[in-house]
Amino acid sequence: MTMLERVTTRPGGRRPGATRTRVDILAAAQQSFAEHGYVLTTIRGVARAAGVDPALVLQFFGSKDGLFDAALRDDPPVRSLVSLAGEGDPSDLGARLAARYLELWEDPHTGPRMLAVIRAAAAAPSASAMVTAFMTDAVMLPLARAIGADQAELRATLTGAYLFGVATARYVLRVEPLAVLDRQAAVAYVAPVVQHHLTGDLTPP
Amino acid sequence: MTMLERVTTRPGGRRPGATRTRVDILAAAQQSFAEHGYVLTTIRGVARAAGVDPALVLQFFGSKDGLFDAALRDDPPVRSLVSLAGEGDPSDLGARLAARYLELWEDPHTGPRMLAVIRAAAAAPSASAMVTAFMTDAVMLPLARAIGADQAELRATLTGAYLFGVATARYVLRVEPLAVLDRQAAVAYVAPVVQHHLTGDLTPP
DNA sequence: AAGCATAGTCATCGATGTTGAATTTCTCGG
DNA sequence: CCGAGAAATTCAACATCGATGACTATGCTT
Repeated sequence: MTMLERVTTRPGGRRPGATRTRVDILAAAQQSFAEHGYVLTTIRGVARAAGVDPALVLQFFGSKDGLFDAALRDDPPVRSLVSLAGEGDPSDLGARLAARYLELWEDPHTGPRMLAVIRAAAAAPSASAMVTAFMTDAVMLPLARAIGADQAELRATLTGAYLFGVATARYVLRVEPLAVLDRQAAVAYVAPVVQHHLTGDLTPP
Repeated sequence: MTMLERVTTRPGGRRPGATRTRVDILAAAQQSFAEHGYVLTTIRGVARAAGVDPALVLQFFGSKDGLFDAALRDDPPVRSLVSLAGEGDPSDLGARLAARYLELWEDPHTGPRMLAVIRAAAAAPSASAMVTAFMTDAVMLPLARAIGADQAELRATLTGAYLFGVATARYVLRVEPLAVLDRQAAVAYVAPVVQHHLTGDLTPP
């Protein structure tokens, strides 16, 4: 009743060999957050998908919010937008930024991750921090600074707020007719407003 | 062990006299949703504040989402914006709409309720329906129709998306410097863009 | 007075995020 | 090479949550 049974039962303890569980957990979390959103994603479900005990997820990442942060923090897709500032004329940055931003939303790889962040913004502090970072330091502020705009901080937050609103209406709430426009048309409507926020006269007469 | 004890114990049953519990529950829910948001609001907490058993809340409203809907559905503050269309020249509707909208957000009575709706939009279906209704049938579409604009549906959703984005950045995420602007200045920045969406050329050369 | 709808409570269920103790394996200094 | 501490891993349990079903008491209608 002692020694022989020890071989079949596995009551805890470190697994032998190389350890890959942390990466597995992060991959499972990334997929679940993107597919089901923050609220419907459960730590137990992520643990099951990764073949691991739920407590291990929390030992690694501290909390559900910490797991979300670790899964979606590094390499956020929108950061690639920053390079747009140096690739063309500032006078049509609005069009290029709008086009590339909507492309990211419709890309099957990056879109779901951005959706996850916005849907989690109400419940997960780290998600709301990511949205804030998009409107300031991480994306919009570098962009506004790169084209040498005055009032760069204000222009950055206004542009970010506008893009955030459009994306929420079109991709999260799917409000018609904005949601059923093809992308070219949507870009045509959005681009002039982005351009105005970046380089236009913010308070015309 | 039977008849005399019946007097002291209260194992269920309708309360004698007039009934006010339904209103009490709604008031408690309204306050809790506005103060703590959707996720932190608990049915048990609302029941406790209303002096009632938690099961009664669900008997009345079916689910937590149903409770949210019943608490914030009727008389949404933003509906008062519709009347702005008939009160002045369409050429400065952007300024009047922007001013009144931000006023609603900063009003201590209506502001918290609007905050509750936006913060719940990710988790409560009825809340996301309210935001959608704001961008379409309930508010923005009647406004666009009242001034006889072409492409009223598209102008409505674009304007709604913009106002939603600005409000989220300024009042929910509190992104600086947009959040620390005084209201007059914020209106001055927002109004031209609202006007453009309502009456301007949507796709200039 | 009878009967049905309404108001109200209780006990309970399954699921969730989180914690603490216990067990096994790895790593590294002597 | 070995012994100790660090890291990985599991289990059991807790408190809380939304939700359900059975049960009881009051009001309303006829």
